[in-house]
Amino acid sequence: MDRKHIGNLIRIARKMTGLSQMKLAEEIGVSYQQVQKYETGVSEISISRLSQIAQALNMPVSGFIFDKEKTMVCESPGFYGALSDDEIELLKHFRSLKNKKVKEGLLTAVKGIAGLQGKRPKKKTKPRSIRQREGETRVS
Amino acid sequence: MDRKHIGNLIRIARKMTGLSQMKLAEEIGVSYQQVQKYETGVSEISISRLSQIAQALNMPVSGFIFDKEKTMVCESPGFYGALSDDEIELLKHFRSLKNKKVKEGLLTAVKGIAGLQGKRPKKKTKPRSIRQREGETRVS
DNA sequence: TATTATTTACCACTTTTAGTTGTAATTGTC
DNA sequence: GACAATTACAACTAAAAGTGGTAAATAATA
Repeated sequence: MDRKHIGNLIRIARKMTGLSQMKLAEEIGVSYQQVQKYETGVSEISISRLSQIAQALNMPVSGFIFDKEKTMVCESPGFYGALSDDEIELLKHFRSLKNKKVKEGLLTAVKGIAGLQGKRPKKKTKPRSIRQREGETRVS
Repeated sequence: MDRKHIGNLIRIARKMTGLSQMKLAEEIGVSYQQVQKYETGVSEISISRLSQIAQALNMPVSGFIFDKEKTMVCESPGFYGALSDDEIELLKHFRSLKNKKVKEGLLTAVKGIAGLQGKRPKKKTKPRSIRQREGETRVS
């Protein structure tokens, strides 16, 4: 994810909409020379700036972002950005609990249940601290 | 698209994966104080940095980006922004559950517990399906 | 409970870089 | 050719990234 590439995308998008560096610049509130640096990859672009640019060019921010192997954007259970319905429900009801002790207890209960899996019932193993989630689509 | 919000997302994601500020910091090659600034919204985060962070946390970059009003999946804006440590923990362990049936059962259990409160123990009432929570900030 | 170690928060300071201005080179159009 | 845009690339300034030190919480252990 390098600056040069993003800069290129910006430049292309800008030309597509028929804006000059100058026009875009004053829309996002910087000098046009600065826009130049964005496009050529000299300056690093912050998220908020990119957001402004995307808005000025009528494009989604995600249009400039690319995860490696962009296939997993929709799936990804191991990513909180998209909470599943189950998880939302869980959270919702957990939140409704007014008694702090109950919440606390419930949490440890869930922890306990979660800690159960992967443990072989036969052999007595040392408690594994935190398990790495397995069977998950790795992002990197 | 403000820094504070993105910072929150990062913090939550970090805790979900069980990393300390320090660990994350050395993974992306900055001081942990700097990570702090990212999370609290003091420092602006560049795209490349966000990319590094996302990678370190095994998440797609797009998980931290949100186009306006297209606030991914979950309806309520600022939903994750306000996840407490407890809730993060809860979610984390709930996610670790591989068995679908178990998750399902656990969810109904939590629902049941949540449904308990507000019920008068004295009178034997007909099972009220789902109770409406009172005086609570609605989630959905 | 006291104690120690870990994690996190806040402080003043340094260094990097975003962002500016100025000027020159390009690319039109008349 | 001249004139007006758009773009490029310098040198400089202002601002924010990034660092280190220290204190305050927050586990973890005896």
